[in-house]
Amino acid sequence: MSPVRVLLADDEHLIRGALAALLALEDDLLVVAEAASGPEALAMARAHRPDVAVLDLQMPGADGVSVATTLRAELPDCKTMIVTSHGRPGHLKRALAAGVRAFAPKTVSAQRLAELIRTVHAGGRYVDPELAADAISAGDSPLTAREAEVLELAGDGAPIAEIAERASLSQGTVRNYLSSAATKLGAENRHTAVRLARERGWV
Amino acid sequence: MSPVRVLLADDEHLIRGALAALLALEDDLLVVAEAASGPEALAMARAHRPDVAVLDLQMPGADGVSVATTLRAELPDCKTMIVTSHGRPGHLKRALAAGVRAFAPKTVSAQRLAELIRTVHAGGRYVDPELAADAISAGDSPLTAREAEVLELAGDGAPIAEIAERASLSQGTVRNYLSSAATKLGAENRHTAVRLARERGWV
DNA sequence: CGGGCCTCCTGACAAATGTCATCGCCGGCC
DNA sequence: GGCCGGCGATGACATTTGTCAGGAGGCCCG
Repeated sequence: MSPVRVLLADDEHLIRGALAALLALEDDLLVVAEAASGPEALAMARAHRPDVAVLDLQMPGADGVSVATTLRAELPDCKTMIVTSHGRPGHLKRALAAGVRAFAPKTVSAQRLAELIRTVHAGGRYVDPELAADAISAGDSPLTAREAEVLELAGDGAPIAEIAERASLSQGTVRNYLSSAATKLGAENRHTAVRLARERGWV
Repeated sequence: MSPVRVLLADDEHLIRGALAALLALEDDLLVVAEAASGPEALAMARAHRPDVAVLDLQMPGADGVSVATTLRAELPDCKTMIVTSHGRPGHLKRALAAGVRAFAPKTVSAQRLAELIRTVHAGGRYVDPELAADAISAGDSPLTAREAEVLELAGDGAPIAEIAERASLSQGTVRNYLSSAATKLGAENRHTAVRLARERGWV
């Protein structure tokens, strides 16, 4: 039986290299390509057509989920899985919506990762139980589309005037949206609201 | 010649395990202990007295720099080095002040890391050139001690009243410090000031 | 068709925040 | 000693922000 062809994408060379070395010890897995950024991962995938793509969530250029989305469209036979250090509930949801087959934190062992690659290649799915529990307890975003949009623009601490301009909205409207968003999130001001929404992965 | 005894501290099991496996290939290096958190790293260091401690910057409990500080006091013979994913200029400065012998991003290869461990063990020092350049161009923090402290408390978007209480200061004083800090950083409000200070590693 | 929800807006008011001037106290430095 | 800078505070003021009420239009669904 031919080995599972794996693409490894992570911007941290140390991890990527170490991982490649460890996976090489498994004789049914073959790392055919490595990438250090989102665009590079896409290029590598197109060139090598791996069976499974292991993607880091945070990479320069394009994050793991958007890479997975593109991959799903271009190479439907290539299964994707996400490995991340900071697992936010909302990311998990986005990832699953993008057709990702597995979602695991970097706290898993290499042994476990190898098993996951096999599982995914065999058509299975996997979601870290703890992350799944978080996602369920966090529930769906209570924010409307505009609320989330405005909250995102408020992300870097910009004043209302700037947010209004960038969203092409009136300042009053922006304040209303921010206020209702903060109320829904139980925050006392928009800045903590942004933080909470980020933690839950809703922005 | 006896091998270099290494302590590995990183909260991501995947990386720690992979790293341990790779370093095990070097016959002059011996990983004698692993830790997944700051306190655990300290305990392991006390128990195993390694020659070199490789510390991740962000860990639960206590970050790499504070672990290094304690280690320097308790085990002066144990050389420390920091490996991190997000290298901020200020972190580098703090680390060097804490007696850290080497500071490298996780984008280095395992091979390079092994060399660094040897260098550090031999009494040498190393700082990633790019990080060093950033640190130099970022310059010193223009903030006074209190300004930095108050700015840090403002980090999670707390209202002035809460900051004042936690810093045991008057609300007016807090507002003055935040105002001057924001002015020095060229920010239009404290939230962007916090962001800027974080980017430069001044908080 | 009516009700409910989202999207925008306006206006008004209260609270939080940013800014400035000013003060006293202390410590270091020329 | 005089000067400067940091620390801590107060008070006053303008601005920004949060909150509330309400209105117009649109869309979907029973």
